[in-house]
Amino acid sequence: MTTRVDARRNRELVLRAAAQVLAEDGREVSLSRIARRAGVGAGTVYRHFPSKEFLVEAVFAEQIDGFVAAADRWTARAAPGDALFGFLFEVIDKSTGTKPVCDVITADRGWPHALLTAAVQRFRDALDRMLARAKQAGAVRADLRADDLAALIAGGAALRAAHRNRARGTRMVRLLLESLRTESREFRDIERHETCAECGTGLPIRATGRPARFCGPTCRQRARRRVTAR
Amino acid sequence: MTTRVDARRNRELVLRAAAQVLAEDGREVSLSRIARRAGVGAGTVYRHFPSKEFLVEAVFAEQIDGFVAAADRWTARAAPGDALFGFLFEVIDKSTGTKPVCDVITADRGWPHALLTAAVQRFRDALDRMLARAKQAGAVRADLRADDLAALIAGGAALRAAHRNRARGTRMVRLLLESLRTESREFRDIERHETCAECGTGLPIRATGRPARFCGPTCRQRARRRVTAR
Amino acid sequence: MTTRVDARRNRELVLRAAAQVLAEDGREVSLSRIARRAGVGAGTVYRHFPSKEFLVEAVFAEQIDGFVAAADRWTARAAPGDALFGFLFEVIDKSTGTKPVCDVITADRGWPHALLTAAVQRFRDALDRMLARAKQAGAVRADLRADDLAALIAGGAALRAAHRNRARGTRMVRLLLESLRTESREFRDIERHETCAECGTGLPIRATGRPARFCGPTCRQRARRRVTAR
Amino acid sequence: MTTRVDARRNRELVLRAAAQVLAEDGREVSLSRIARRAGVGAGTVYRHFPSKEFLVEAVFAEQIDGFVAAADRWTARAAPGDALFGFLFEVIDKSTGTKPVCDVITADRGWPHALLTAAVQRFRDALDRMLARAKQAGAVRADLRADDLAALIAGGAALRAAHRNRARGTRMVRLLLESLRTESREFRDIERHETCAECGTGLPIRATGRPARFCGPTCRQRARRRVTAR
DNA sequence: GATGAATGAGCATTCATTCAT
DNA sequence: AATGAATGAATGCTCATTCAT
Repeated sequence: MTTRVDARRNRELVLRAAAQVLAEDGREVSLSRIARRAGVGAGTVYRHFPSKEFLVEAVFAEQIDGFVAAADRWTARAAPGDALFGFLFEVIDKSTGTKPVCDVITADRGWPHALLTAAVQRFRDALDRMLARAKQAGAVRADLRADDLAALIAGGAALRAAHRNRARGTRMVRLLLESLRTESREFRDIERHETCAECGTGLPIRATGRPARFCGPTCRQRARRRVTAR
Repeated sequence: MTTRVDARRNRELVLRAAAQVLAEDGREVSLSRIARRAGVGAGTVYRHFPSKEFLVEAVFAEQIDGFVAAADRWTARAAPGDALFGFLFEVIDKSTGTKPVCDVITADRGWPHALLTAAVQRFRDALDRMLARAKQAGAVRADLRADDLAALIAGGAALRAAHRNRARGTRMVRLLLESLRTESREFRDIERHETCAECGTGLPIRATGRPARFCGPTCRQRARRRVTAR
Repeated sequence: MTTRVDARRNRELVLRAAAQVLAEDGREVSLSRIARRAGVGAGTVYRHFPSKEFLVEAVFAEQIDGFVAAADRWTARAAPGDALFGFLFEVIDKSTGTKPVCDVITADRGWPHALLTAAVQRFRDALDRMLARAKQAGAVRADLRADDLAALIAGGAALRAAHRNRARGTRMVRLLLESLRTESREFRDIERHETCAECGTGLPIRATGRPARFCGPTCRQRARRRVTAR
Repeated sequence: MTTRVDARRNRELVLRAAAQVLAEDGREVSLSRIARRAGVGAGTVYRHFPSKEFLVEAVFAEQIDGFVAAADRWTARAAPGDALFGFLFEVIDKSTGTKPVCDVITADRGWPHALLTAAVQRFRDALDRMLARAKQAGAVRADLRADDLAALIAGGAALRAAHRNRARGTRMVRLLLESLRTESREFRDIERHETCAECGTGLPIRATGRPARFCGPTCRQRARRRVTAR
């Protein structure tokens, strides 16, 4: 757009600084913090981005386009299954510093400026393509959908960010990804403990039979009385 | 502490309202919104909680204690493995509305007020106990640690919150939990695609042998020259 | 609305201060100047008025309602013609300190908040009634309309504000008002001086005949040539 | 001053643009809007005018000199009375787009830069000369002064700007000018309505006698008592 | 003890002015 | 000489906290 070198450089500086500060402090950062970090005045930020919203969207859009590029790279150079797993692992494992954007890619809500909405769409498309190929190759469970994966990325990034020990965080992510494979096991449902609907005491769990609703005849009777009284 | 009934009741009202509003709008809510929701004046909030920070910590501490109670309930009434899985699933699946606290339980950082730090410690202890019993019973992988689980809760809650489709979100959570089981499979590592360290072109991937670092002798030589030049 | 005395008093203080400052410095005053003048904090202003716009409209609306009250007072106690003239003179002559509002009553543009629009309408209605009565009594020119009078007020206020000598300003206003009377004389039109349409030199003015368009045959010919050349 | 043609041309461009934008949006326009309208950079504006104030003054000074030129033109070509009336009408009626300057010519306050003060002085002198000649010819009231006329111009311009209907605005201006003529009638003063100085009720108006200050003996007595009590 | 009004520091944004290109 | 990018003070507005009622 502009030929002036210092202007282009400043734009980059601001984008970098915003990305850093967003990663560190979340989306509620003050613009002046970004400006200070970038080493420029507040006005300069506004010369390059019409509002804080635009800046944030620009940062996110750039990061998302980075994801899309990674997806294409993996697709180009690995077998369908490996590509999908490799991509997911890369995005999640590198997500320190990009956690906010991992929430963005799953959000329903329309963004005020077209910039980000378009980028999110590009990302979803890339994910769709990778997933379709991986399914066709039989590398992942057939019941997965693109939005499962998007949510998985958000969840994985949160896990990664939450784990006190970085290395073990990575390990957990690996474990989770494994559950997407074709052979992965379905969750064996746990019997839910209900409490007595009348007095609240916990109910013993039995493997068979209809689950009890009351802890005994007394409570059952009492509940019944209340119903018929109406 | 106080004998006046209305005072105690107001304290409860404020806590309830704060929990609701925090769940709805995240941690950046204004205090007056909380006060309005509770149906009291701003001053009343300050009578019961010395600052907004204290209030937020009180809300979180109460929710964490709710988790601890759930852990004890499961421990009391189910087999070690079922108890752990049941508990994790319950916490994560019900986490809509408690997502912020799921991040709290993993955070390293000391909280300004002892209140929350203590609650987090109680939670970690409960988790430790459940995990130890489950391991002894052979129900979960032996290499898991309590902070893996804490991180998993945070990640699971994020996934749950991120999934556009609530029911499928639950399904994903189930799938993930399964990967904690003893028989769960180790992640088959994906060969990372590196690009030529000198010129950046993508490198072909081979199943065997040491992964190449350069795309050919030319680049290897050039890189070497730069090193020796120093 | 509120029972607290200090709150009501502060609201009044802010309104007074805003009116003063608006009168002194026009509509571009900063809100903090108003707050300082009122002796309150900026936040207090915002407690009473949701935005600067609302405050400004409230000030104007109050002043306009003062005008309406004056109109009613005059109508109640004087003959139709006297009422109209007395009212106009009072509004214009007292307009030092209310000049901005005199522009408001003539503005077409809708105000963002209903408050002011409604007040302006009330004022126009009052003006309509007075004018109708005065016309019926034969006290003013029959060709006057309410918006002539509104504009006259704005103009009169400007004159009043512009005159270096206050007393003589009043005198001018009196003179102007006189021109609204039934017997007032129509303006004898002044022949407009045109300049030569070709070379721009001034043209002599003659009482009779068609006004000349060119200063002489040379210019007329030159202009003609340009037309036919096309 | 400078020999470069483009520099002179730019100066003109800026002046034109500033005049336009000032007319459209009033004196609070941003300098960058002026620069954009002129098709030059902000720096260029500052090359030609040391500050925004200087630019604004230059615009006004130029417009005022335009008025002076018009005055001279009328003086040269019309009878004294016609010249004055024609001039006033021309200035006021064309004032759409020069309203701000009409306020300038009446302002007492010294301008920061000599430029404008001098132009205003030239204008006042021209006005003085026209008025003297018109008085001598018996065409206008003898009690008029130059600053009456200056204020009249400001007021007329405001009226012109305020009237919703342009054509009728012009009509009103004509009517007003008529009141300057020798034969124009003095304003018949309207008895001012006072309210009872004690209780505030309105007082009946009588054509003769000293205006009453109280509504009756009761109030008069009460007021008197308060005075003597001190 | 409860209320909600007052406070003022902090934030996003604009704009006159300067200065590197 | 022209450009337009950078600056930072100022503005409208919000909100955690205090305090008079």
